[in-house]
Amino acid sequence: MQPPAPSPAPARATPTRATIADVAREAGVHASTVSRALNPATRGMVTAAVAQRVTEVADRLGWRPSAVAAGLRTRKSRTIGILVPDLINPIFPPILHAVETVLAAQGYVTLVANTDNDAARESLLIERMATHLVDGLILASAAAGTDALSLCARFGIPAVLINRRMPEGAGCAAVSAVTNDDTHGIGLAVDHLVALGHRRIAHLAGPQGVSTARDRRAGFLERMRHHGLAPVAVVDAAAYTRDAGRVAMTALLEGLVPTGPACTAVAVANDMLCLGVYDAMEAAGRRVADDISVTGFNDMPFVDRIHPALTTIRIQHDAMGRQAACILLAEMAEPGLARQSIRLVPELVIRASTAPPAKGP
Amino acid sequence: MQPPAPSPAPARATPTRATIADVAREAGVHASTVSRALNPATRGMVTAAVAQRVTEVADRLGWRPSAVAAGLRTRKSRTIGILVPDLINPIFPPILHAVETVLAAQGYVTLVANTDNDAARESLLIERMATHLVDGLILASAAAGTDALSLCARFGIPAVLINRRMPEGAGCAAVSAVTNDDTHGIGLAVDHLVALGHRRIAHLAGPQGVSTARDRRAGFLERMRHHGLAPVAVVDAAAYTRDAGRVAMTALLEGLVPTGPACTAVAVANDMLCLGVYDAMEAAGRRVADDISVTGFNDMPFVDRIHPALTTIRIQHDAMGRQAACILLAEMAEPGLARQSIRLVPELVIRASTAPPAKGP
DNA sequence: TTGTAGGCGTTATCAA
DNA sequence: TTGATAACGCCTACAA
Repeated sequence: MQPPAPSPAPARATPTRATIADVAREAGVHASTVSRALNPATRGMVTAAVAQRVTEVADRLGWRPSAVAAGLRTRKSRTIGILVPDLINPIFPPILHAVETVLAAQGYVTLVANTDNDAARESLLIERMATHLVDGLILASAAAGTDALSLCARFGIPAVLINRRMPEGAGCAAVSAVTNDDTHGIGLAVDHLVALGHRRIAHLAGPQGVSTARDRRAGFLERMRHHGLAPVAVVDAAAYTRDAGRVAMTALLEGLVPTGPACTAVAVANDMLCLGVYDAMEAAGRRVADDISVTGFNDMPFVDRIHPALTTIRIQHDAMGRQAACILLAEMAEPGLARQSIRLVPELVIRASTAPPAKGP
Repeated sequence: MQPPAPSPAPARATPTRATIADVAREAGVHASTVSRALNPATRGMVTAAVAQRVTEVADRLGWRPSAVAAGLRTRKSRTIGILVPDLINPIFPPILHAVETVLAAQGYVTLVANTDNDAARESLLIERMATHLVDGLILASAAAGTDALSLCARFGIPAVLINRRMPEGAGCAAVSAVTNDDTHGIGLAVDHLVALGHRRIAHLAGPQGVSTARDRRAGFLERMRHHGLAPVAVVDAAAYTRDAGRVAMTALLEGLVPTGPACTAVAVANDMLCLGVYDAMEAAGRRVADDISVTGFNDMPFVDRIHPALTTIRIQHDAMGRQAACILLAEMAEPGLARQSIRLVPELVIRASTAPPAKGP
C-alpha cells in the first residue's frame, strides 16, 4: 500500500502484530528456533546466546504468541470456562472467586458466562467455549432438560459440576461434582425450628428442575417425618429469585395453595427467595420471627444485615470452589481418573428471623 | 481398551471431531464449497441442492465449525470480553446482564473476567482475551496505574469504559465511556442531608484510584461549599468493600482521622462501604438515622432490605450496560467513529437511614 | 543445536 | 457456481 516508513521506530504500530516469522528474520534465525527459544518448555533445546537474542528481539517487536494459532496446533488454551445460571444471585461470585484463585495459581485464566437459566443459551455457550478450546469447564448451571454433559462429552471437554448436581440418571456418574449436602442442610433448619417449639411448618421450595431444590424439598419432608410432623404446606417457587419468593409466599399467606392450618414457620429453600418472603410478609402486615419464623439457605452475602437478620444454612462456598477447581485440574491432567462426588457439610447460622412460635392464634 | 461396539452408532465418538474435509469427501464436493454452503453469509453462492446435501452430511457427521481455525483466518470471534474489578460487588451483575442482553441479540457471546482490582491480572486478562481474538472489550475496571487502554490499542481491540472513567489525561479522549454523573449524584445526597437539617456532615470516600471515588469526593466538597458548609471530615476507604467501610467508619467514630466536631451525617461513596458503616456503628453502639444519618451510592440490590433501609443514589445500571454495548458494537463496525462520553443521571432514593439530626447532646 | 517441511481447520482469492 | 491453492501463526517430527 505505502512505501515502508524510513523511520527507525518499531515499524509504525500498524494494527497487525509481529509474528514469529518477523522475530526470526530480525534475529537471523529460523522460525522454529524462535518458537523453541520463546516457549519455556523447549527453551533448553537452544543455545543460551540464541535464546537471549531471540528474546530481546521478541520484546523489542512486542511479539505476543497468538493463542489462536497455538491452539490450532496444540488444542489447548490454558483457559477454563465457568457457566453460572444467574450472576445476580450473590452466592455465585464467592464460589467463582475461589475457583479463580486455584486456577490462576496454575496459570489458567477463568472466563465466566451467564446462562440465565436458559438451556439453549447454555448449549450455545458450551459450544462456543468448546470451539474456542477451553481446556475444561466448571458447570454451576446443572438443571433438568439440559444436554450440557453430552455436549462436553462430544467435544471431549473435562467438566466438573459445582453446587448443583445433574438429575438422577442423567449420566451423573460420568462427571465429578462438588455440592452441598442439601438434604442434611435443610434438616438443620427443621431441627432448629422444631427445637424452638414450632409444629406447623411449611416449606417454600425452589424450582424443582435443579438438584438443590429437589434435595432440600426431599430433605425437608424426610426430617419432618423424623420428628413425627406433617408439613403444613409445600410451595414451589418458579425460580431462585426474590420475586418468585414473594409470589410463592403470598400464595401461601393467602391460602392460594393447598395448606393445612396456618404455619408458624417457613423453611425456605434459598436466601434469594427469603428476600421475597420478607417482601410478601411486609405487604401482608405479618412480622418475620414475631408472627412467622423464617429460615433461609446459603448464607449469601448481606443476609446478616437484612431485618430481621436471617437465620440460614451456611454453605462452604470457598471449599466448594477450590475443590471443584482441583478436581478439574486433576481430571484434565489424567482423563481416566475415577469421577468423584463430594458433598460438603453445611452449618446452621442462627440469627433473628427465627423465634419460638407466638402463643395461640 | 475395549473392542469397538458393533452398534451402528455414528462412528464411536472418538475425541477427534469431523472437519470440513470430512464433510467435503462425504458430500462429494470440494472443501471450499462446504465452507460456502455452511457459512450463512456465503450460502447464496452455492446451489440450493448442494447446500442441502452438504448441510445434511454435516449434520450427520456432527460437524461443528472450529472457532479457532476460523478465527485464525478471519481474526474475528463474535465474542466480547468484559472486565470487572470485583464480581462480589452486586452492582456489576445487573450491568453485565444488560450488556449481555444487547450483545446476545446480535449473536455475540459475552465472557466475563474478574480482575480483582489487580492491574497485573487485568493486563494478563486483556492479553489473553486479545490473543483469543475477542472482537471488543468492555472495561468496568478502569483505575489509575493501569495500561489497559494502551494494551487495547496495541492489540487493536475496540474498548468501551463502563461505570468508571480513566484518570484525566490517561488517554481518556481515546476511548468511549458510559458512566454515572457521580458529581451530581453525591450532590443529591448532600442536598438531602442539608434539607433534613444536617450541618455537620462527613464524607466516607472510596479508593481514590478510581474515578467514581474521586468524582464523588470532589462533588461532595463542591456541594458542601455551595451550601456554605465545611465538611467535618473526609475519610478515604481503602477499597469498595464492606470491610474497608467498617475500618474507615471506625476510624471516623473514634476520631482517628482529622475531624471537626462530631458529625450528624455521613455521605458514603458506595453501598458496599455502607454495610461496613453499619457494622462499625453497631459495634460502637451508635444507631443509624437516630444518631447518625447515612447515605449510600448505587442502590445495589438488597439495600432496600437492610436495616434501616438505605437512603442512596440510584444509578441506571440497565441503561449503562445497554449504552456501552451499543457503542461498542458501533465502534467495532466503524472504527473511525468519534468517541463519545455518556454521563447518566442518577436519582435520590429516600429510605430510612436518614433523618433530621438529633437534638444536641 | 538448528533448519526443513508439513499440518492444525478454515476462509479468501483466483481461475475454471 | 465450483474447484484449486494459498495463507492465517504456530508447533513438531525429522533431518541435517
